Amino acid sequence: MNIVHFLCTEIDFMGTTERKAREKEELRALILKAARKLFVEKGIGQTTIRNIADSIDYSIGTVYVYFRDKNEILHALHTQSFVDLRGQLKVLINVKDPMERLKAMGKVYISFGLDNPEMYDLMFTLKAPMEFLETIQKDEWDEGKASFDLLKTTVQQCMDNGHFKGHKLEPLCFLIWSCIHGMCSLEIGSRTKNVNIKNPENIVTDAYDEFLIIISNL
Amino acid sequence: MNIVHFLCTEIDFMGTTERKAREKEELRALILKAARKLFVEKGIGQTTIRNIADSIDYSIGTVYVYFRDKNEILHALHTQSFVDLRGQLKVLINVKDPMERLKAMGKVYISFGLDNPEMYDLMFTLKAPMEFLETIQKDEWDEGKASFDLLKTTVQQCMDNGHFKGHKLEPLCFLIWSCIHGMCSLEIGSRTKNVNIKNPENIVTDAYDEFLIIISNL
DNA sequence: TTGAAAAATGAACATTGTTCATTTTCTTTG
DNA sequence: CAAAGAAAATGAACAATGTTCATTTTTCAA
Repeated sequence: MNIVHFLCTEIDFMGTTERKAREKEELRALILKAARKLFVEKGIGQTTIRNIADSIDYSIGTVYVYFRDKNEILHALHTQSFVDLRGQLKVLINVKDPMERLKAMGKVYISFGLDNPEMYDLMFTLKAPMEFLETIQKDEWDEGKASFDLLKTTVQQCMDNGHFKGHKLEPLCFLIWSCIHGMCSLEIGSRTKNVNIKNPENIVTDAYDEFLIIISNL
Repeated sequence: MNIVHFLCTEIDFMGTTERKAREKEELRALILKAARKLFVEKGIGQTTIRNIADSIDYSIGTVYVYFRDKNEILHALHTQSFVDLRGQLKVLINVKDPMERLKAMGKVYISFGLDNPEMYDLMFTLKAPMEFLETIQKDEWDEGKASFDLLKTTVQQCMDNGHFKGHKLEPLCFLIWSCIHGMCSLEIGSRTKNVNIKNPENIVTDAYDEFLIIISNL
């Protein structure tokens, strides 16, 4: 093999390598998209690898070429969802007043949760995708922490404006997050269980109004 | 069969029937106890019917004589756990001041959740035991509602004492419950995922302190 | 065109929930 | 006490699902 051959080979090789890598990434994304669709449609627990493979006309084995196991699929969608949530929250940097921004963040968060209950469960209540985590990345939670940091920054700015006197930043943020998450969690739970405490439609809305009154006066 | 025979038979029949019923109840309770033990030890998802049967030296089939399916076991433990929670909360009627009682209820609730994370998940985050509910009782959530009523009564008494002015009872109660539940849920979630936001040990305690400050001033 | 590397495949296995025909144990009765 | 009938217990067998891996198909540089 002379130098010309080497160069040509190298160029071709790089070209196809790139394309192959792109195609792999595309199929991976296709699998994730199909999985997400089925998860939303029929629930995570009721969706099988065979379902996912069938829905994109690939074989079971192919799914396992691109994902080590079902948990890795859940894991990837978990990360995606956090990126999505953070994306929706980041838009609110346009709201200058931090207290108004905080209120808006809560509303966006709740809408996100109640509009995508299956994904919300995947993010917060499902245990599976995180067990045996020692294997790979620990950084999928970095996205969650980034969202939490968005909250912290906003609350800090509220404090700078004289709000939340006598409160500590980190615990207060955890409390606020717990409030909002708790509402989503209980509402999603009672929806899937068809057991609503009362006012099925508006209980979260009404409770969030109470929340707004309370933090406005802090 | 004459009248004496009938009476004797009837008496014997009732005697053994009672004993049989008691034995059935005992075995049912034994299965539940074994299931709960295994659930706590190795997690609900990792516990199989075979595990449960083995642990009490009965066969798989026997478990299915006493429980229609795994969901019915989860369902029974779900109800038991709510009875347990309500029992712990009911003790607090001794606390006369409703605001103090409310604070104590939160503490008891959090301890209950963090001390029995697996059972807490079963009560609030697990979907399985409640799906296809149309089959049997809808009343297992009555226990949950009873606990919620305990909260409502206490908050109402706080209102009678001049607290929570400008707030509506039901939404406020839902908000309070969401706060406490949210803390438990997030804490349990981050524990099982070995991913803690910060101050792993005390974040809930610190956040609950913030909660106390806030509601004390309402 | 060809041969090797990459990708895709699906048969096969392991686990688990579940069923049910059979076996075992218990109870009543003659 | 013996036998029949009822109740309880059993575990082999089935179905569904996650997973593996030897084989087949496709791709692509030479």
